[in-house]
Amino acid sequence: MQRLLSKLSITISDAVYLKDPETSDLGRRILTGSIDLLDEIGLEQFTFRKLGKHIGSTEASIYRYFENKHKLLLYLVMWYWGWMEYRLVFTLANVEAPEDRLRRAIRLLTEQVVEDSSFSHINEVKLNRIVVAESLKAYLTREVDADNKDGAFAYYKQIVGRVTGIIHEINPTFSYPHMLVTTVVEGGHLQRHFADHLPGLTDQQEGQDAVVTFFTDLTFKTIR
Amino acid sequence: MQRLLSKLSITISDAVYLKDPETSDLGRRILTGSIDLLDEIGLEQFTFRKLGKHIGSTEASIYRYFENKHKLLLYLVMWYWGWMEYRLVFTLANVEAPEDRLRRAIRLLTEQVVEDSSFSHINEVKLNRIVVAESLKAYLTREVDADNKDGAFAYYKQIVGRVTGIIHEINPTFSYPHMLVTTVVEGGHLQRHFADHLPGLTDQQEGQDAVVTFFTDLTFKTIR
DNA sequence: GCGGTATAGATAGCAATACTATCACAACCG
DNA sequence: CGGTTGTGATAGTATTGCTATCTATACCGC
Repeated sequence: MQRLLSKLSITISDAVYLKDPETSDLGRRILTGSIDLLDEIGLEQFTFRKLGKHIGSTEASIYRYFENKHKLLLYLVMWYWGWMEYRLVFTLANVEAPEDRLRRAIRLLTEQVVEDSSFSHINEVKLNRIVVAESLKAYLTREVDADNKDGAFAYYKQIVGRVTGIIHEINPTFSYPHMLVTTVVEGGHLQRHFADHLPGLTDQQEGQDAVVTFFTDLTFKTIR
Repeated sequence: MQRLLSKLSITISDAVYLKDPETSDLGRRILTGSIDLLDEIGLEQFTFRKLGKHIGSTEASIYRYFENKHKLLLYLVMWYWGWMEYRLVFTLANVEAPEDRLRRAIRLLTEQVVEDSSFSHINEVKLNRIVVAESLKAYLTREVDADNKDGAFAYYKQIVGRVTGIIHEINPTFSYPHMLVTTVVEGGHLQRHFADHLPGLTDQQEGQDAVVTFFTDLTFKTIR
C-alpha cells in the first residue's frame, strides 16, 4: 500500500489556486508549512504573514499561489478527500461482500489517522486533525455555491457516491443513503472534536474506539 | 404556548457579554440588528462597524456590550438553545410514552423554525438560520475550552441531557446516547445546509420533510 | 556565454478590521 | 442642583488582507 500510494497524484481543481503549489519548491513548502501552522494555531489565528515567517518566505510570495486563506483551506481539504478516495479504493479492493465493504468504509472514514504515510510532503496525521477541526468552515460560508461550481467538493462527493453505492447494494430500497453517509462522515469528525473539548457531549469509553463502533452500528441498523 | 413563552426569560452567562444587552434599548437593538445582519451577510462579512451603521449607532458603543463578534455569536447561540429548551419542555408536557416524547423531541430539534413567535425582539426564524449556518463555528475554535468553562454551552448540554434521558427510558442498555443526540442535532443542521447548497449530498423529496423523517427513523432504529 | 523569461525575496503601501481612549452631552436620580 | 450613567462622536493604534514595484537569481534556448 505504501508503495502504491507513493505513486499517487491527487489532482486539485485549478480554480482553488493561482499557481499550482505542487510545481515548485516554494509551493510545496507552503503546503507543508500551512499544515504545520494550521494544526498549531487554528484557522482564525492563521495568516499568510505568519505562514511566510514560518517557512522563511514572504506574504507576497504566498499570495502568488493562493488568493486567500480560504482557498488554501479548500486546497488542503480537497487534497485530503482525494487521498481518502485512494485509501478507500485500496481498502475495498478484493473485498466482495457488501457488508464487509461498508464496514471497512465506515471505519476508514471515522477513525483517526494515526500514521503519516510519509510518501509526500503532506503530513496526513496533522491534515486529518485540520479536517476535523476546520473543514466544516470551508462548507459553511457564503462562497459555497461558487466553490462548489469550481469543483472544490468533487472528491468528497465521489466518496459519498461510492459509499451510497454499497448501501444500495445492501438495501436498494433505503431512501436516504446520501444523508446517512454525510451524517456519518461529519458526525465522526464532530464526535472526535467533542471528545477532546466537550466530553459531556460524547460517550467515550477507555480503550476501544467508541466513534467507529457507534457509527458502524448506527449505519447497519439504519439501512435495515 | 405563545402566552406562556411571552413571559419567559432566558438567562445568558455573563461571561459572554460585557454589559447585559437585555437591560437597555441599545442592547436590544444590537441583538435584533445583529440577527438581521448575520442572516443577511454571514459571520465572515459581519463587523461591528457595519452593525453600528445598521442600527444607527457606533462601533465603540457595541464594544461596550460585547468583546468581539465571536462572543456576540456565542450569546445568540446560547439564547437560541435556551429558547429551544423552553420549547422542548412545552412540547413534552403531558406526553407520557417515552417513544412519543422522543419522536416529538427529534422533530423539534431537526425541523426548520418557520414562525416567529414575536414575543421578543428576537426573530427566531432568522436566528434558526444563523444557528444552522454559523453555530458550529462557535464550537470549532481554539477558545472552546474557555467558552465551555464560561458556561456558553450550558443550555445545549441540558437539552442533550433531557433527550438522552428519554433514550435511557426506552433502552437503558444503549451505550451512546450523547453521541446519538448530538449527531442528530448537528446532522440536522448540516443536512438543511446541504439541501440548500450541495443538494448532491442529500436526498430531498418534494413535499415532505426528509430531514425529520430520516433522523427520526435513524434514532429509533439505532437505539433498538 | 548571452539574452530572455520565470520565480522569489524585499519592501512599501493602502484599505479594512479589530479594537481602545477620550470627550462631550443628555437623561435620570437622589 | 450635582453626580452618575449611557451613548454618540471622534480619533488613534495595531493587525490583517491584499497589491504593486523592484531586484537578484536561476534556468532555458540558442
